[in-house]
Amino acid sequence: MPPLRNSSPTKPAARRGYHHGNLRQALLDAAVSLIETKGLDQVSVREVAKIAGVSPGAPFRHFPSRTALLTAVAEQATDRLIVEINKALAATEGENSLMQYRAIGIGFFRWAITNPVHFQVISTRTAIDFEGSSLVHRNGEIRAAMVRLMSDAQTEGLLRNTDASDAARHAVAGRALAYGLARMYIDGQFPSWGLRGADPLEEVIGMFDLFISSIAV
Amino acid sequence: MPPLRNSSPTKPAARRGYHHGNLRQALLDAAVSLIETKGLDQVSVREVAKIAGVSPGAPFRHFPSRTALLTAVAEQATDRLIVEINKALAATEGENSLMQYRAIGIGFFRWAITNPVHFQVISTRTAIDFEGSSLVHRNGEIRAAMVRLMSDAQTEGLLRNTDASDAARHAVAGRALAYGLARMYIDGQFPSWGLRGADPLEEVIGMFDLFISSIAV
DNA sequence: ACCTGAACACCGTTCAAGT
DNA sequence: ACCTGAACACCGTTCAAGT
Repeated sequence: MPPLRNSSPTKPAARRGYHHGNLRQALLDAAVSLIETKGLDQVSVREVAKIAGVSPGAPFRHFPSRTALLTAVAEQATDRLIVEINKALAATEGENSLMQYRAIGIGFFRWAITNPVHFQVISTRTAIDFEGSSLVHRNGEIRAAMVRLMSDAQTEGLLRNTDASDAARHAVAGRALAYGLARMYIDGQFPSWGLRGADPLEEVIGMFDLFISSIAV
Repeated sequence: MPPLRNSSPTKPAARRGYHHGNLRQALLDAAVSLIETKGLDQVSVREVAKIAGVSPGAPFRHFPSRTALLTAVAEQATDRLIVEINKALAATEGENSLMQYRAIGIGFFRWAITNPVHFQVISTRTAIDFEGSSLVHRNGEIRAAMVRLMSDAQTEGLLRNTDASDAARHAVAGRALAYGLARMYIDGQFPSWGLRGADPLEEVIGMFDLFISSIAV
């Protein structure tokens, strides 16, 4: 698997004009920390501006709307997700397609658990402009990789099922499982389901492996 | 499986005092239709009041806060979910534990697909007061039923795995899968994953059955 | 008992004016 | 080129006053 491409290389920070150096990034950081402390719904552009030390209207020089600001946070979140996925994929050099599919799941879990705020921003689609951003394309590449790897796994005879349509369904099921597990963990539901392990990452990987081994030959 | 208990039986509508009859319910209905048309984030108490034909302050006679109003919508959503689950469970009279676990999944899917707005309200936990409502208890009963049924399935020798801790993990995995599939369907992601079947309910049940049959003996 | 309508402290967003 | 600060049309919530 060649690594998934990430967004354009970091542009050089705009010099001067704003006394802190780079207002755009300062606003993104302020937004993330506000989401952490007060939750996504409570994020106001005005408070983000205040944290960054600028007037209420200043953010609109950099983002056309509150939605655009949150969408930019989601873009940043996707950057990090793709980094984690590529890291996990790189660790499966020479392994078979099913193990590479598994690696994408692992990367996703590692990202979600270490960046709960970013996970929340991406998964709350009503707060961002998903369709109108690069998210639809980059998310599509992750999906395409998952579908292709599962299809390859079928061709390579790694799956118990032999019906061609099952590969597509397994690819979706794995994604739904990963998403659901991450969401349940972030929402703090694990303890009530009897999952009290010290390491949630090990816990979700264990369950994902149950899925992988149950479809494998 | 005895049917899950639902909330208190419908109270008789308060007579008079408000010219439409029952403001509380009128507000809930207005909230649901607003969520449908403008999305959860765009719901304002003021506009809900306007739709119901009352002044901006009137809703606060019935709900202490915007969150409480949305939480009441979530309670109503849970009522419907439990109805669907009980319907599905009733149809599995005499079948084994694993089939009853499956029935809960079917009920959940039928509910989510026919009530996408209610699904969204319940699953967006930041918009409601989950912990401070009856939701935590009633949701807990659904969870307990799933855990017990999967554990019974293990005891009855219906599962391939024999490790006792696997039953708990299968119970969670099924829930995460069901949640993830419903969410992906509601978000309109099915077509891009190649799932273009006319009946989404059949589609998700098919994938849930893949899960059930992969853990069954 | 229930609703009105003014009031308060917030919002998102715009835009002329400043530097 | 970028930021300020006033302005506008909104919010959620409170509360005295009406019926």
